[in-house]
Formats: sequence, structure tokens, C-alpha cells
Amino acid sequence: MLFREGEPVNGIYFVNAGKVKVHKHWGEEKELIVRFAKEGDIVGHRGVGSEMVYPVSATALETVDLCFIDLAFFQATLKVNHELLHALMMFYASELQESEKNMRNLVHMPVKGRIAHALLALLKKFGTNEEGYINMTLSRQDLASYTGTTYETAFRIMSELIQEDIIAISGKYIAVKDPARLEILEAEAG
Amino acid sequence: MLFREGEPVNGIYFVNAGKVKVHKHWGEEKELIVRFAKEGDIVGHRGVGSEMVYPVSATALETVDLCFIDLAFFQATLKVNHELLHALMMFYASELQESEKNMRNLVHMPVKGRIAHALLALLKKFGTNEEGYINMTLSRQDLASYTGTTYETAFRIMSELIQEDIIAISGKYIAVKDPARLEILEAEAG
DNA sequence: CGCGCAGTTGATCTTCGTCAAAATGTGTGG
DNA sequence: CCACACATTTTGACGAAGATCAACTGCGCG
Repeated sequence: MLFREGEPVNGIYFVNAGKVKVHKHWGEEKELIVRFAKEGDIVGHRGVGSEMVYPVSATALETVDLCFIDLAFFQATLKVNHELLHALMMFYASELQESEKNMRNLVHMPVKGRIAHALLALLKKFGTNEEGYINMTLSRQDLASYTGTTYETAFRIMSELIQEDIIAISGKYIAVKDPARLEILEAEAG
Repeated sequence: MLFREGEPVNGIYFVNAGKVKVHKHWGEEKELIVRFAKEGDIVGHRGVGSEMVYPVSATALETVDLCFIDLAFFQATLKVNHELLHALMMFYASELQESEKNMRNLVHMPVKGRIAHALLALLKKFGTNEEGYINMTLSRQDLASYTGTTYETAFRIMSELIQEDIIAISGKYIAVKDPARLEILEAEAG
């Protein structure tokens, strides 16, 4: 765990290698995964703001190689490097768009559509290995948290998708066999 | 309507007076209100990004007085005025935090809690007039869209809250009589 | 007086979350 | 190699929250 929701912010992280999940908690048990980060991504920038407290937690999903940047240094850099400042602003803007799209989906889409959307997003973000499996291992628990459902429901939907021959599973890896059908599920009633 | 989701971005708006809702659509009928803007707020900044297309719509809730800034000019200004760039970045950061908090609430909170949260947010944002009513008229339809529910459900919950003497309604205005009880509803199971 | 429309309420229906049991897997020590 | 404890996955049954549909109210207006 890189940092925990509620802790004071003292810097940001660059991910050199490995995968990280960024999540928000509700009560003891429940969580919502807000984003995944892979090599090249920033983590902890959500702490920047008036409240110097992390609004989310970040935990490594595998062994990661991180670069920690002290907050004071980072902010000083921003003051000087306007390219970076601009890039960071654009990054926030796109994350905001993404977040609000997910929000709408959460409200109006049935679980199956959300899972479809999530799988496509993961496929796009992490790509596939030679055999066509998504380059990431995701426990069903995490998939559930990412789509805002429970473990059992996520499980059932995945079973359905396998029955329908839209996806396939091998060990901890998932393959999307029929992206088009997922897109249909995603778009349904939209 | 200031602009519509999907249209190309050609500038941003400053609100001098009046209230605006920013919303995202799903299908023909359904929408989700993402944010309200009042005098002093920016609208249309969500269009900034790689895709030069508005990800949301904005419509005036009453007569508004706007200041339109051409996109090219705005971006040129950002290049020069680093204070502004920095402020805008911070603004995005806080909107992102807000958005993700709402996202979690949408998933884990029951409707009643979400309405409580929404009322408190509106109270905080718009304040009250002399008689204690929130300085904003909100149709139940909009309240429903804002909390991610249907008209009927929003209506029922409001009735409950009135029964419980937590809020009061006069014409189109809403008064929060017992903020503490709303906070309890908001925090429940969190 | 009748029509239309927003506000209101009631009745049902679906989806999904919850709980619990069954099946299956995994490790450990004898 | 087996027996046992324990964890994880899978399936089933049930219930609750809320969406949907439809009817009813009051009210303005032609």
C-alpha cells in the first residue's frame, strides 16, 4: 500500500513498473476502484488541492518500482516548468471527463454493461499478450469493486459472458474474444 | 442551453449572474446532472482536452449573464498567465475529487443518503435567504437527475424528509430545518 | 364544462445484494 | 499417499430497494 485515504499528502509517485489500484473506501468492507495505474502513470496527484489529505488509497497489485517525488519539490517544479504544469492540467481534465463518464454509467447502465465497459477499458489500457489475454491479472473481487458491484454478481456476469463465448478465461487472465459484442452491451440503451 | 454534449468546443463561459446546470445524457430521456454553476463559476472547461468536443451539456436554469471567452484566446492566456493556469489546475483537481466522491456515494449510498448529501451540498453552495430557504429553485426532476434517481423516488424521499420535519418546502424553495439529521443520513454506514 | 398537464400516490416487477450452503481447491502433518 | 482443516469458488434461494407503469388529484384555461 503506497498510501491510505485520509493520510496527509507528502508527495506524489511515478510508477516505473508494475500495476497499482487507486480506490476509495466506504465503511470497513466496501470499496470502489477509481482507476488503475501502470508503468508511466502518476499516482497520488489526487492529493493536490486545498485539503492536503489523500482522498483515495493506492495499493500495489504486484511488485512495483516507484519514484517518489517530495511534494514541496514537485510544487516548486510546477512553478518553474510551465510545460509540465500545462500537461498536468490536461491530465486532470481528461481524468475528470473519464470520471464523469463512469459516474453516468454507474447510474444508468446495468451491471452487465458496466462490466463490458470495464473489460474494454482494461483491454485498451493494458493491451494483450501474444495469446490475446489482457495483460493484467484482476481478481473478481477487484473487478467487482471496479464496476461497483458485489463479488457474486461480478462472478455471475462473467460466467454469462463466457457462456456467450464473448470472453475466455485462463488462470487469472481474461481474453476478450468478441469486442464487438461487448460494445453492443456497453451501448445498449445509450 | 449554452452548449450541447457532442458539439465542438469553441470557448468557455464565465457566469456573471444566474444559475446553470451541467449534465450528461444517456439515451433520449435520461440524464445525470454533474454540477451546478452560479455567478463566478466557469462552465465549459470540461471541453478542454484532447477531444475538442463537449463531454457534457450546459443549460441555464434561469436568466443568466455570461461572458464567453474564445478558446484560442483562452489558451493563449493560459500560456502567458501562469497564475491562472495554476488556479485552473487546482480547480480541476478539486472537481475531480468531488466527482469521485460522488461516484462512490452513487454506488454505496442508498437514495435517501444521496439526497441528504445533495441538499447539504446545495445549501453549502448557494446559501439561504432570510427565511432559511436555499437560494435556488430546483425542480424535482432536476433533483432526481442530480442524485441519480427517478422523479418518483426523489419525490417520495422528499415527502419522507418533510414528514420527519428535517426539511420544509415553500413554493419552489427548499429549507433545511435540521442539517444535523441530514448529516446522519449522509454518514450512515460510511 | 371538458381538456390537458404537473404533482402525487399506489401497485407491481426487476435487478441486484445478501446470506448460506455446496463444491472445489490447497496446504499440512502424519 | 491419505486425512483433515481451511480457504476460495460456485451455485441457489430469498428479500429489499428502487424503477416502471398506471391511475388519480387538483388546477388553470380555453
